Amino acid sequence: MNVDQAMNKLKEEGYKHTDKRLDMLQLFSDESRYLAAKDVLEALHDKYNGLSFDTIYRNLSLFTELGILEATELDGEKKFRFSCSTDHHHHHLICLDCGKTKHIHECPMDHSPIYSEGFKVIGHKFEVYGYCEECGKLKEDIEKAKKTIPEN
Amino acid sequence: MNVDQAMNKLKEEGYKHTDKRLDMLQLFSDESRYLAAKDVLEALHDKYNGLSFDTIYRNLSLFTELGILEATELDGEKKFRFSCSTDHHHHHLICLDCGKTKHIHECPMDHSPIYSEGFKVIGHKFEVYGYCEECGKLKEDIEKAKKTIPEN
DNA sequence: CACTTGTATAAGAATCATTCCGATTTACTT
DNA sequence: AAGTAAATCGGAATGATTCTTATACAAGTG
Repeated sequence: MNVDQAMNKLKEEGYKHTDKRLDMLQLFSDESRYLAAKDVLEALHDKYNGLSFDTIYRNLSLFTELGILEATELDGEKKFRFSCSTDHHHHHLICLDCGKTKHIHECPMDHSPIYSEGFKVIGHKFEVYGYCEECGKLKEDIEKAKKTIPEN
Repeated sequence: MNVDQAMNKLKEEGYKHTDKRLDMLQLFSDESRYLAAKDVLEALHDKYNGLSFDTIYRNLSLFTELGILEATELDGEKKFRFSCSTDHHHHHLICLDCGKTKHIHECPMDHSPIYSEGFKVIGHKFEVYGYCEECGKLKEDIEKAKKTIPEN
């Protein structure tokens, strides 16, 4: 799935083409990490001066309904990323600092089918949290700096 | 872990015994399912007329810090349940209606250790969602009723 | 190209969960 | 019983998200 395909999908489903939608999708395509509504606002703020949260939230949920974005909830915030590919189920390692992700191709539901008497399963969530290479290094540097200047 | 052990833990750590804390823990012990702050307020409202959300939230996070409760985030709400047992790592099937849970003894991190170059893993979440037997039946009944009276 | 119609957007109010704050009350120590 | 720090109350503040109403715009039609 790329930006053009996503815009086509919108058209197919009877939604209109707008520059804001295009730019939102372009942003998610470029970043390929989890972004919150406020990140989107920040990124598009310069180009669209009066861009409203309502527009962002409305489009984020529209894109998610259409399978263009995938959503998760992290730290009390809804976050979204470009859908990796519609054809294969997968999970993510997620960087808690920057939202960057890496694929996990295995799904826990595959090797040990979850079953419990009377319980009707309709979905699951498997996410691994941590820090990506860059953010991890940044953290180490901060620790070092703290040791050098322990007080204040 | 039971209510008495939890109250002892509080005392050990230098926190005071209060009736509200006791009753909150008793509630979680009785219910053994995920509850949100407002559920706690509702349950204790009759006994403590002016019970404030601040008290509930403060104690919920205290209990969670001490490992007495475990927390998750579902549908934009923080939810808490009595910690099943401190001695073995586990996951849950969670009923999306009533918050009731069942154990999953297997952990996806066990059979396929997640590793990705440069990514520092610090935690994970694996939850299976669905409907418990009671809530599932309730849903079916509602569906049946809708078919019987399709309009209105 | 101008017109029409319904969708998209802006701006700000409203809502919901959660946290903060100052004043008061309570549990525990001596 | 008095002193002290912790716990609670009540309400205000915050932050994310949704709703509402009026206006702007995209896209199909003549």
